[in-house]
Amino acid sequence: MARTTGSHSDITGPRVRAAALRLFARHGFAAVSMRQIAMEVGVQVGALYNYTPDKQTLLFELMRDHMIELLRAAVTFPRDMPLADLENFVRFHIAFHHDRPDAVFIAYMELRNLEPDNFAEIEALRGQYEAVLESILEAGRFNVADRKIATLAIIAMLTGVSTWFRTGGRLSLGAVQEQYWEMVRRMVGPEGGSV
Amino acid sequence: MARTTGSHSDITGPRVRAAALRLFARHGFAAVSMRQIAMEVGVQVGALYNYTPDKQTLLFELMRDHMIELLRAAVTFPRDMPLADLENFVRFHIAFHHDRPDAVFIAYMELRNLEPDNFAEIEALRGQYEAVLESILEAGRFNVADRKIATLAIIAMLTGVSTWFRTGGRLSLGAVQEQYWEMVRRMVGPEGGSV
DNA sequence: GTCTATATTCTGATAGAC
DNA sequence: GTCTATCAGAATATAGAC
Repeated sequence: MARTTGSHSDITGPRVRAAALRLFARHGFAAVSMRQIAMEVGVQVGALYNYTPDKQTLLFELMRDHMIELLRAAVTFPRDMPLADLENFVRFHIAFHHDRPDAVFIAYMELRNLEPDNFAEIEALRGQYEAVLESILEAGRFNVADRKIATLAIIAMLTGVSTWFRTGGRLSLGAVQEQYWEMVRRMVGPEGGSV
Repeated sequence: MARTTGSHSDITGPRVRAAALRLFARHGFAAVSMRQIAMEVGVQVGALYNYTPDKQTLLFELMRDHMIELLRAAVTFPRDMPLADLENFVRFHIAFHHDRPDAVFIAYMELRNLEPDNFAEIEALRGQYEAVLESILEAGRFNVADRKIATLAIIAMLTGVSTWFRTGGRLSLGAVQEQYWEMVRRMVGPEGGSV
């Protein structure tokens, strides 16, 4: 979209972040140039540097904002009914990630492209998110041999939904949530037993 | 490592692939230059083109070879005892992926950077691998609401091991295999039941 | 705040000597 | 088969006009 010279700081900033999010998710951070982002926004490349000091910071802030939003949404569980909390966590994780496919993709794929300090900060936020699930597993009488492993296994399983789920496919998101909750429930449920 | 002029085709080819595998896994396909690969191998950049027509083909062949090797190793299960086959699959997937961390990383992260025809070929191979697990789930009397979803959930869960497992850590690989098998067994086991 | 123009470095790939 | 040299273009980031 062509643009004329003028003052648009109030809307250009969000548009830069949105364009970067979209392009980084599609093609990868390293494969996307500042020129491509500028073209998507409809400005010249120099204008981008009013909104980010450099490309690396742009990536980092997208990832950080996503992780903070995820974390803020995740810590609202009541923590008094572990089974209900676990179910809520499962449904929440699937829904939240479904609503933000680009941010999820970047948060999992572009860790390699973060400079060490930025990487450490994102990893710390990820650890906090894992701790939410871990504390739910700790609070309940779940049949879990190793809480840390169960945490990582469940999160990996749930996050995997975003690699194949498409709205309008064979299953609704609700049906997917239902089935994953059933699988998680059985995985950590008290019945265990022999086969 | 500096090299002198001469004929080394018998060893340079594998060294090019090994260097590309390593660098692509560390930094991402788009972030790695042919010059970096050449430096890692110890040749000048022009020499690389004796072994690949271009960078894209180098990536594609690494991914294709990995998927073919994975598939060949996976179809050896007997298919007559579903529960044993499922356990073997779980242990196999974890061990195989643990032995090839760079190839696994690339196979899951660099799909975006494949040209359409190459992407289709890799996706087909991935589908065949998923079909191996799906047929095991089909052969047994497993308590699975949707076989396709269970297949994808299990593979995502197992593949996630490679994001955190490190030899010499708190748990041995055997212990990890054991715990994942226990989780998968409960997830698809016949006991199901209420909570 | 955005533009145009530019500095500097790097990119994938090729040509031809040895 | 590897080297050196090179092409043509693209990369990030900056400077200064408006």
